[in-house]
Amino acid sequence: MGRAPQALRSSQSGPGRPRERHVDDDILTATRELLAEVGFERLTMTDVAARAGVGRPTVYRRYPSKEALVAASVEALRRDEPAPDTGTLCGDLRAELLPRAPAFGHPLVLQFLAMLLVSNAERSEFAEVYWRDAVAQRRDAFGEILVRAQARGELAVDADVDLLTDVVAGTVIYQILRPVGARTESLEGRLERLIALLCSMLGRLERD
Amino acid sequence: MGRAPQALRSSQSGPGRPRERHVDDDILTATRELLAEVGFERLTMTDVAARAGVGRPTVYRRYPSKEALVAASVEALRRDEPAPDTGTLCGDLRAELLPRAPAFGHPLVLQFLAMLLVSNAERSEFAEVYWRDAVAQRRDAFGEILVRAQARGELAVDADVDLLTDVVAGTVIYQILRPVGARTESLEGRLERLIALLCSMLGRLERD
DNA sequence: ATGATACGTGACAAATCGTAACGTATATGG
DNA sequence: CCATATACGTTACGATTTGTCACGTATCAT
Repeated sequence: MGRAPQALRSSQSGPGRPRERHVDDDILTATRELLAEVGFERLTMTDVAARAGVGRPTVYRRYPSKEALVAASVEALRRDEPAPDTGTLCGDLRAELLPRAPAFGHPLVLQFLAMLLVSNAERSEFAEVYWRDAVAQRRDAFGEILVRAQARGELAVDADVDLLTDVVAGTVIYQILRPVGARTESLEGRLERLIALLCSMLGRLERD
Repeated sequence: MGRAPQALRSSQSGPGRPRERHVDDDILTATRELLAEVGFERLTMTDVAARAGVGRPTVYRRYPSKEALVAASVEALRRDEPAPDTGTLCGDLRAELLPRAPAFGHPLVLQFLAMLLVSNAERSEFAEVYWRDAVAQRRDAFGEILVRAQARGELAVDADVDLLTDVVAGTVIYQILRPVGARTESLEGRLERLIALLCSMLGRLERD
């Protein structure tokens, strides 16, 4: 019986030489940079190691595969601060979306969504996890905004919040997926106009 | 100066042995089958050639790369019949979407969208072409439905059809992208409920 | 000091892509 | 019929990348 392979032991302090602390961040940063530059396909472990200034086996000691490395590099920068309650549906949507608009346009986001879609199409075990941790979480943020609006009376009490959430989430993600060359205006500008439209549409649902 | 490389000459009849006619379809069919089964990553030219019953160079004589082969295999099955004018916005949306719902759930559609997203993220030259030929065309179908509805008076004359089209297209594509395991109901059923919701929301816009 | 582990270097097998060299088969044109 | 040109299959090849391994050295706990 060999020893446990590829154990992640960054934080435990057993016997032996401890891992260089800066190396973990160097590897993840190099991965993110290269991912944004050349994409998942053309990202090679050799390049990651070279840019991080480490040897290739050092990368493999931390992550068993290229997929795991990239997944970890993307997950490490995901932070989800809950959107503030601005008091109105329209304000909540704007507060949720507009500050994130620049991030939505970042190459890394597109790369992540592409990986997610590939995993999804391949029915990989990662697909649902990625979806739940990234996309579904944002979708639920919209859902909470709609529930608050419903509690305020901005939305009809019999409105189907689940379906409406799909409308909002779908509209937003569609803007992110759209190729840059196929956009007629800036992502921020279009998102702002779409928010206004959605507010208007959602508000009208209460007149029943 | 060598001869022109990789010329596609399926239909021209020059001197020399003509290409086996069945081979073209065999290769594209094998590609589609394998693409749906294992995805783009794990699809290999060797497997394609084996399943098509031809040698590997025969595949390369027709398509210069794996990407070109897969692109051709997917493009070959795209046909866009215009949706009929049913006389109502809701009917048009149903007629446009429900017959295609089973196709939307097919693995090949997911694979194609995943490839499109990867190309997009890598800023590949194919991204905009794929988007225009596949996604944008469907989006425009929604746009035409909305324009017809506007002409009928079902939609406010000052409604922003371009933005509304994004709402409809985004809502639909979001359902397609959602992982199977993250779905709470069948794709057809949810699409049907979303269509009803969208009809209701869009119709209310005229009360201005 | 000893043992365990991390690190870098270098080498390695396996898979895959795309190309090339052959021999054979099948068309056109004389 | 014969020459030419091309398609096809088989086999082999180089290049790239992935992931592993062996080795020597460095660094920690005990």
